Amino acid sequence: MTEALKLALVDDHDLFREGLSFLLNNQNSKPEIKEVSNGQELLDLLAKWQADIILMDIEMPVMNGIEASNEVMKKYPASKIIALSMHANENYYSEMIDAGAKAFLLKNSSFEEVQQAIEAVMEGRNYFSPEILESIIANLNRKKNQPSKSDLTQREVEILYNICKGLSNQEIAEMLFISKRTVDKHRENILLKTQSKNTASLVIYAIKNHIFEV
Amino acid sequence: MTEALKLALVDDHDLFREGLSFLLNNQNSKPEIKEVSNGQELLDLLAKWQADIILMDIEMPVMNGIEASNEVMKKYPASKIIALSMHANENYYSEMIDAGAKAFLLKNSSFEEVQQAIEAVMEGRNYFSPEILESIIANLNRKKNQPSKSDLTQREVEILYNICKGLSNQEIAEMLFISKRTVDKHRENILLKTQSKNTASLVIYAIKNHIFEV
DNA sequence: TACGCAATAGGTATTTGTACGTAGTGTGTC
DNA sequence: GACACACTACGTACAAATACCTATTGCGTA
Repeated sequence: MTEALKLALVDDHDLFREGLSFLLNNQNSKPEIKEVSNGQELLDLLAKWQADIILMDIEMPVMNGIEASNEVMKKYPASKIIALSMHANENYYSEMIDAGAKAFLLKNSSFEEVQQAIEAVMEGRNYFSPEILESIIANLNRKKNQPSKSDLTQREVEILYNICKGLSNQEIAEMLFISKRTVDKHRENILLKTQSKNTASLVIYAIKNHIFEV
Repeated sequence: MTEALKLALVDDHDLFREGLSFLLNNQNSKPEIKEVSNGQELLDLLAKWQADIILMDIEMPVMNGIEASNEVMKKYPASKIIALSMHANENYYSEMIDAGAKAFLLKNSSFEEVQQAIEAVMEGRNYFSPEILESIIANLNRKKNQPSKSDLTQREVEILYNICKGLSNQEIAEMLFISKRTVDKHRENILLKTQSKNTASLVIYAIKNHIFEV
C-alpha cells in the first residue's frame, strides 16, 4: 500500500471544514488530513508537516488565501494548491493562479469535483470549475479587445480607499498632505482607469476589486 | 423507536450541504434529510414533505433565507428554522428572528453547535452562536441611545438602489418619470436617515444593508 | 375629522465632483 | 542619455450633489 495522501484544509468556517474533512475521510483512499483556519496557521503547520495537497479558501482573516499561496509556493514549490472560493470573482482566480494554485473550485461544486480536482493536480494537471472556465474565457476576449486600463497605482488605490470611507477630495488632500487639485487629478485618473463615471460606480469597483471591504 | 427527525437543508453551496448532510447522517440518531439550494426550492419541497427542522442559509440566489423564512412561517407556523450565516451581520439576524428563526449559527460554528441548536429548537428553546449573542447585546445598548433613523421607505430604497448602479439624479428622475428635484429631495432624505454625508457613504450603507449587491 | 407621513416639486445657495487642458520633478530602466 | 511613468499641481468650465427652505396631494389611521 502506498503512503496516505497528506492533505491540508485551510478555511475559517469550522463547519465547512468539518464537513469536507468528513467527506474526504469516507472515500476508499483515506488521506491524512490536517485542518487550519487561516493562511498563517497553514504556514506554521507546513513548517513541521509538508502537505501534498492544500485545499484553501480565499477569504480568510489574518492571512488570506492569496498571500498564503504566495508564501507557500515560495517555500514549498512542489505544493499543489486547490483554491476553494465562494464566488467566481475575476480577480480572485487570476491572483490565485498567479500565486501558484493548480485548481480552482467554487463552494457550490459537488464533492465529486473536489475528488476530480485532487486527482488532476496529483497527476500534474489543472482543474477548474465550469463557472471559472467560463469566466476565464470571457475575460480572455475582453482583455484582447481593450488594453488593460484597470491597474491602479499604489497612490490611486490609497485615494480610492479614502473615497470609499466617505472622505471628500479636500479631506483626502489634508490627510495626505498634498493639494486638493492633486487629489482631483488622481480621482479623474481613477475614474478613467476603472471606467467608472461617478463616485457610486467607483465605490462599487473598489469593493469588487477588494480595495475596500464593507 | 420514535420516528426519524425530518430535516431540510437549504444552502446554495453544494459542497457545504454535502458535508453537513454527511455529518448529520453520522450521528447516533439518523434524521431524514432533504437538500435544496434556495428558498423557492424549499417551499416546493415543503408542499409535499413537511420538515421538523429547517437549516437555512441566508444569502442565496432566487429566494434568500429571510424571504423564505417569512413564507415558511406563514404557511407552516410550527416549523423550526435554524439560520446558518457567514457573517454576524446585525440586519441578518434581526430580520431572520423577525421572520421566525429559532436559532442562529455562524458557519464557523462547530458541528457540535449545530447538534445543540437542533436539540434546543426541538425542545422549544432558542439557540444563538456566542458571536451573535454578543452582537445582540451590543445592539440593544446602541438602540436605546439613539432612536431609529434607519428605515427607508420603498421609494427611497428604489432611489438608493439606482444611485448604487451609478445613475445620476437626472437619470433616475427620467427612469422613474418624476422631477429631478424630487429625486434631489429623496436623496437628501436618504442621506439624513442613513446618517451618510455623501454618495460614497450612501453606497456603503446600501451594501451593508443589502439594498444593493456587489 | 384631524394628524402623520410618503411622495411629489420648486427656490436658492454652496460645495463637490467631473472633464479636458498643461506641466514640473523624481525614479527606474532600456 | 532617452524614455516611460508615478506623483505632484494648476487653470478653467460645467455638472452634480448637498443643504435648508417651503408646499401640495393623497392615503391610512388614531
